[in-house]
Amino acid sequence: MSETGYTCQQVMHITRLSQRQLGYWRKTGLIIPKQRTSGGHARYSFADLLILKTARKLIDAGVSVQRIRKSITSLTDFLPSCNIPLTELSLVATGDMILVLHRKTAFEALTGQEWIYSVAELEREAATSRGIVEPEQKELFTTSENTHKNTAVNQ
Amino acid sequence: MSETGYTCQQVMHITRLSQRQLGYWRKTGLIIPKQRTSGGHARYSFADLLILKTARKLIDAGVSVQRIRKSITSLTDFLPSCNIPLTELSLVATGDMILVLHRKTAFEALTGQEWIYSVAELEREAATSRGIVEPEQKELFTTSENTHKNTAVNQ
DNA sequence: AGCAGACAAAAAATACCATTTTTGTTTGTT
DNA sequence: AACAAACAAAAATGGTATTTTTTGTCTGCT
Repeated sequence: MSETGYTCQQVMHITRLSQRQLGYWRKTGLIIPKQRTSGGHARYSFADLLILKTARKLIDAGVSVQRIRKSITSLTDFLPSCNIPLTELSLVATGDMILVLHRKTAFEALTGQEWIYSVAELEREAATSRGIVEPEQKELFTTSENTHKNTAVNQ
Repeated sequence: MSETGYTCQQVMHITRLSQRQLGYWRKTGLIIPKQRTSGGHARYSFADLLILKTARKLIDAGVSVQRIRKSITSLTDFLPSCNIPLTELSLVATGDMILVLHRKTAFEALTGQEWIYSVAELEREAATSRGIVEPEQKELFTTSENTHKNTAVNQ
């Protein structure tokens, strides 16, 4: 015996996903455990469990299963050969989207569109684009008066 | 003379925004320069320039002006008294939303909804939820067979 | 226990239309 | 040069109806 892998019940308990969900996801190809018992019953690996727990978290954050689906397929395109350690990745999700943060960049899981914008960076950019520098405020969108002026304009 | 601030033309050149846009945004209250020449002409401050450059970047990322509007108003609500240094903030935007990253958290500029999820954290969590630990792969969503096994206990 | 099938309810995505917002262009004024 | 006003085109939004996806529940099978 000593079948490796998690049984359906265990996975259900750990992830709080229903049997129906696991079954449907298997059937529709979202997560298909590679291992099977001799009787043809599913055995989920630890990696599968990670995926399922991730999916659970995303669902809790309001992401629909369809979005998760699309994100999975496009992520496997963008990050094909695993040279990005899991520990360096962060997911940020709201109902509308899933972002993958890696070091100083971010890209949307679905489209792969990348867009990170550091305000500090902008500040330098704007300062250098003209000789004129007028270190006034450092607010984001407000132009009110509240000054904790930094000595220099940048860095 | 020595009027401080940027003229319309300068701003147009720096931000690649049209005169029509600047005018409309003034009229509708998106960005209203406080300074004026004696003739009543607008003079944009450096802070205004930062805002405009930010807006430009957001537009380039596919964010609509209406979203930018709403984000501005709600951000000034969430971050009222500037105790968050500008250099610690990052904006991440795609067409659908604007996220504000601050340290280890992220929240949507519009709703303020917060949601950050570190995959590394998940890994620990999943590992401890059962005694069984089976460090297999460190992929995100793939379960393919590839490489760099850690001190394996497995197969 | 684990699976599959069938039915219906709930949730999500899609398509379409009406309305509003934004922008370009032109004209004229200071 | 900067601005305002006016018209039209383009973009974005909101709302509703339609379709698809997902899930729960039930039944039966191994």
